Amino acid sequence: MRIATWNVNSVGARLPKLIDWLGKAEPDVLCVQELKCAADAFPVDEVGELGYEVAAHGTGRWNGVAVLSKVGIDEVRRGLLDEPGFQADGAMFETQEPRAIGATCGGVRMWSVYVPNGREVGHPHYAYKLRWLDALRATAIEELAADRPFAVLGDFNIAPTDADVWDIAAFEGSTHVTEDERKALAALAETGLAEVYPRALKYDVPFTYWDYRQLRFPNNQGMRIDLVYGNERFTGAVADSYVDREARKGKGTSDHTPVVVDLDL
DNA sequence: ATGTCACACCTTGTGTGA
Repeated sequence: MRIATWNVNSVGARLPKLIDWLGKAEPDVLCVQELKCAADAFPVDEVGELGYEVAAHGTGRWNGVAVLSKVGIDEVRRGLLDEPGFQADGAMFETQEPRAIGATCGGVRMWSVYVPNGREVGHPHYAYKLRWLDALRATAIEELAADRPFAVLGDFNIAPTDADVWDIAAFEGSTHVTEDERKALAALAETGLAEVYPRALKYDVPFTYWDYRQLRFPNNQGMRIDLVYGNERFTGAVADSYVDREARKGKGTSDHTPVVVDLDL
């Protein structure tokens, strides 16, 4: 069974690339992030022609997550347990954002997640990021009560170690590399999850994201922020895992590239 | 060079977010 995760940065803009990649990589399940479309606007017919069913959680312009599966989609859950919302500048209330969807596909329980970016250390969005990760942890604890393969896959917007960014000096004072963010990742793992570390198809570090600007991809100045955490039933079944950097090449790509996990179940 | 994308709209530029 092949499972993958990919932040597509707009499913509308990325549809040709998405269809192309699904045809080439042939994952059984794809966890998608940054749909940037409403759930009912997801191109279900186009991916349906390739044999995929869709469970989507999206509201429009921002965020949005989905699970695409050729092996069934059951027990769909939209949103985390006690998920916090974000209170935008000038807004009276917090608004929940579509950043997490859970589903069971082919006997594997999984969540597709898009962790808040944080914007800047000290920004309200950064506090929101940490609170959101708490809710993810609580959801994982709940899910781990069932004895079955379980994984959280997605764009975590955190580099687990200094080696997971192209130049740690360039990230001084930035989000994605702070102790608090890494502690939140560690707390998630302590619930009973371990990271599946993918192979790089080129270079040393399997980066999953390269900024569109400043020739970051040609210079391989990337970050490893798209991660897979699984319980023992999941990680024990991993036969292979790699980052498909080919999908980042050329024009009209996402700034992220897919992470693929092959399981022997 | 805050150098690129993508989206929405009070839309053919501008603001917002990443």
